[in-house]
Amino acid sequence: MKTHRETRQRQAILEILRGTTAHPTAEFVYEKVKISLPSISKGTVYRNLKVLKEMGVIAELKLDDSMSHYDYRCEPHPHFRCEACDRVLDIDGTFDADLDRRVAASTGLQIHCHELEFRGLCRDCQNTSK
Amino acid sequence: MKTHRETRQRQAILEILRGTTAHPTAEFVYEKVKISLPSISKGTVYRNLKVLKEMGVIAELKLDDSMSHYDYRCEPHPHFRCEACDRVLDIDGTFDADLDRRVAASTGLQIHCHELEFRGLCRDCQNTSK
DNA sequence: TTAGGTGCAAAACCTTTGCCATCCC
DNA sequence: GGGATGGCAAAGGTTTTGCACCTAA
Repeated sequence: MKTHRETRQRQAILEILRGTTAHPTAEFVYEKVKISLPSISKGTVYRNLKVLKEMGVIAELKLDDSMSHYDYRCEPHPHFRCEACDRVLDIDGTFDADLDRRVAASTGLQIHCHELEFRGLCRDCQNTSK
Repeated sequence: MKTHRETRQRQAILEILRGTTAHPTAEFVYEKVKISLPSISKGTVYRNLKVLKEMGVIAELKLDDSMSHYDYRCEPHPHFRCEACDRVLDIDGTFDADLDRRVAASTGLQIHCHELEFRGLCRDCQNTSK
């Protein structure tokens, strides 16, 4: 099995993800990391996001736009995406931990996890558009 | 408002989607449509998928792979993606129509819809891997 | 020492778009 | 006729990759 090293780049990327609940894209992470490591490349950001995801430290979210979003939190939880401003928020308190088991039982599928995404308008955009 | 025409191309694309539950990608639709309309172009497929989606006739699914999948069914319903063979299946009978309203009430967000995706191993792949 | 990581740039990949001819209403 | 659509190919945006050089362990 492959070992993993703690490089400055990897630490900085993880630090960004730890420090925000904004579910940033790779581009956003790249821009932020460049502040402390100006010579970092986009390829390194993508490679590290992939490694961290395989390590289970972060999650990759394929939401309803063209880019992947990344999330430090490991516990599965639903997300909300604003259709006006594209912000991604966490939804707490509605995660149904038993759902996978119930659906597996009724379908015969072997279910590992699930992803739940809500779409609509966040509070700011509700106010702006009216 | 823009009107929509019934071209052979659009009809053929819709026919493919109507005739499968496989949640095909644009590439798959293109290959299938080429059988009856050999000169159709990929751009036309993408443009029509977009129009049909805006008309509400089909749905676009952003699942956990790199391509969009398209689905004829209009009623929202959960999906299952096999992590081994990438097949996408419909999950029936577990759609919670009231969920959007409940989450909206507790968060103050204006919620339009939600998407629920399960991941795991389908029956075929459970057998293959054991 | 050495396998894993980095930077750079090119490539790959999926999707969109500009242009002009064509077709539907 | 005239706006919507099609075909083609080029462009666009995101992500991956090849390669030569580093660096953590």
